[in-house]
Amino acid sequence: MFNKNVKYFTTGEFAKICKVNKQTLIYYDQIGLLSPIMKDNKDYRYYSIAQYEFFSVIELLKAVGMSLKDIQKYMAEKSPENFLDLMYQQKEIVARKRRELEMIESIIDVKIDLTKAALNLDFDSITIEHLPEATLYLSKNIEDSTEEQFTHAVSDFIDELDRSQLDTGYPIGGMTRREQVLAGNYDNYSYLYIEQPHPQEGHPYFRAIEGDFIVGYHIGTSATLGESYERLFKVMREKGFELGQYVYEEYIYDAVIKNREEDYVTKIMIEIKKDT
Amino acid sequence: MFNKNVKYFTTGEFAKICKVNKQTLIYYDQIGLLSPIMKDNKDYRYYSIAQYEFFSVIELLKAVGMSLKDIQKYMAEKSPENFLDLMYQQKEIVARKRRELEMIESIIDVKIDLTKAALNLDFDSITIEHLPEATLYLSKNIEDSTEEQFTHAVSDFIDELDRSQLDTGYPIGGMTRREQVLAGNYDNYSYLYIEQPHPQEGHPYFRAIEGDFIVGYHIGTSATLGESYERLFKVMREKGFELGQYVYEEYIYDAVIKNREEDYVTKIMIEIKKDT
DNA sequence: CTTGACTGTATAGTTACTATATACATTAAA
DNA sequence: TTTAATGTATATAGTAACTATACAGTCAAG
Repeated sequence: MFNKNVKYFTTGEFAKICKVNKQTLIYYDQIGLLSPIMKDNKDYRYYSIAQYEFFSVIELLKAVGMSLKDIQKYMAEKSPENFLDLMYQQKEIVARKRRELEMIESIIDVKIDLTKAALNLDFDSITIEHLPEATLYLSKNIEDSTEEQFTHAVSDFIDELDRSQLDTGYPIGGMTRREQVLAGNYDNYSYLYIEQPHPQEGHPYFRAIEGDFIVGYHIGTSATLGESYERLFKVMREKGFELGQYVYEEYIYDAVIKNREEDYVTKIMIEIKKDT
Repeated sequence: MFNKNVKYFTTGEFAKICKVNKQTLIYYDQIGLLSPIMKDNKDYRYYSIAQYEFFSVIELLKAVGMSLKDIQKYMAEKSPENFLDLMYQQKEIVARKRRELEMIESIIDVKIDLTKAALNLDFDSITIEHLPEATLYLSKNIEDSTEEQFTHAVSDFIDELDRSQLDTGYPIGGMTRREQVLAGNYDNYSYLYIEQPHPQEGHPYFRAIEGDFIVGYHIGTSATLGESYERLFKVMREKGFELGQYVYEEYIYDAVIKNREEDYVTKIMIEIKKDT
């Protein structure tokens, strides 16, 4: 093949075939990665069509994230065996990247769903909803922790989400135990949690009970969170409901979507038992 | 959530949580992408845990290939609607990237198969093989073309492979018509071709006939290709075979795998009819 | 013989860090 | 209390892989 490669391409022509900037080819020549097959007495560069094959492998290796230096290193030690090794390595790397993109895709899907849902919410409403069972991944217990310990637990939790690919795109929430809520300690969370719509094997999960919840929203900083709880409790009392085991709290709008802290929206879900 | 964020992190601590270099956070502060919530009188930076949420969205957007400038632009115009738009855009971009990686994965698989097969070949052997039907994507006809036209056709063909995602990782080959071969014009190809193991809809394909082939290998530059053809023809005559419609020629080892042109290996497949 | 489109080199700019040098601050041990 | 280790800061330079710009030589068409 390509024994008819008598005609040479100038830098500009070859750049067009390769779909890159002319300067890029000059750069590749300078660093010795891909030099033209010929230079004339005026230092004009001439490439052969066979060099395209070479260029396209450079592109492939670049696409999988290899540096030009590493590509050059391989090119210096070409052999069928080395090529095979390289391909096996790259196969793994590409598969990992693909899986990472798949994760990002599903995170984006979750963000889209959550944001679309949020746009249709009336943040003044207080509703009673029946929520289905959900699988939550929990942090270690943080009840009565000091600020120091809380902070540490948060960073541990985030680390774990990263390491075990448990970041689903759902917001990180806080669960507060009934007794703490009754005592007015709304921010004395027992656990941090993140929803897992497709739980993986090999992790200890918490299964949030299905049941009835009073759902309301708090707009503004956490300083005034108590007021929102009071509004919710009032409805609870009116309807004759009793507080269930846990209260769940998570951001609907945070720094990612709103500029001013006063515009942040927190969703509050209070588990209820019907009074008998 | 995160109303307990009283404790602040120093730059080093926050960098550890975010798993980035401390200098990176200082850089983000300098360009105004992510500034600490507080600076003390000694200009020490203090970050709150809530800022991690912010950081992780930056990471997400970076991962899908957005520039820091574009991320900053979005952050300046935050709103649920803009966030939703952004997510829809990124969803497409990520899907495209994922599909690209999938293509690279299958190209790598092909390269692995081809190279493994090549390692077990005896390049001196001449064998008669029954080859199954294969689907080929062909260039336009290039028989009797000038070097100029040939070169143009090659670059057109490559363009088309790129545009229509027909690059399967198989080598580009050349098909030569029976009459040209008999006249000794081994390099007067009629078409360029590339094998398509999983043909797509909507493209005109050539279906190479299944049948018997004399398969041999040529080592060295194309200058001596004629000698290899002669060897093959000799076997053909001895066995009483007749030349079929096309001869196929493709690289087994080229510049990507071998340094010296004399080490290149070309596979020659001669379609045969049994003499009756 | 000029014009316009090409070629070349040399150099500076870009992005998103990363490393280094230097100075000041804090903490833990001697 | 001094000292050493570790932390913070700024300023500056270096990095990869281009990309753009300035300026000069070349070539083919009219």
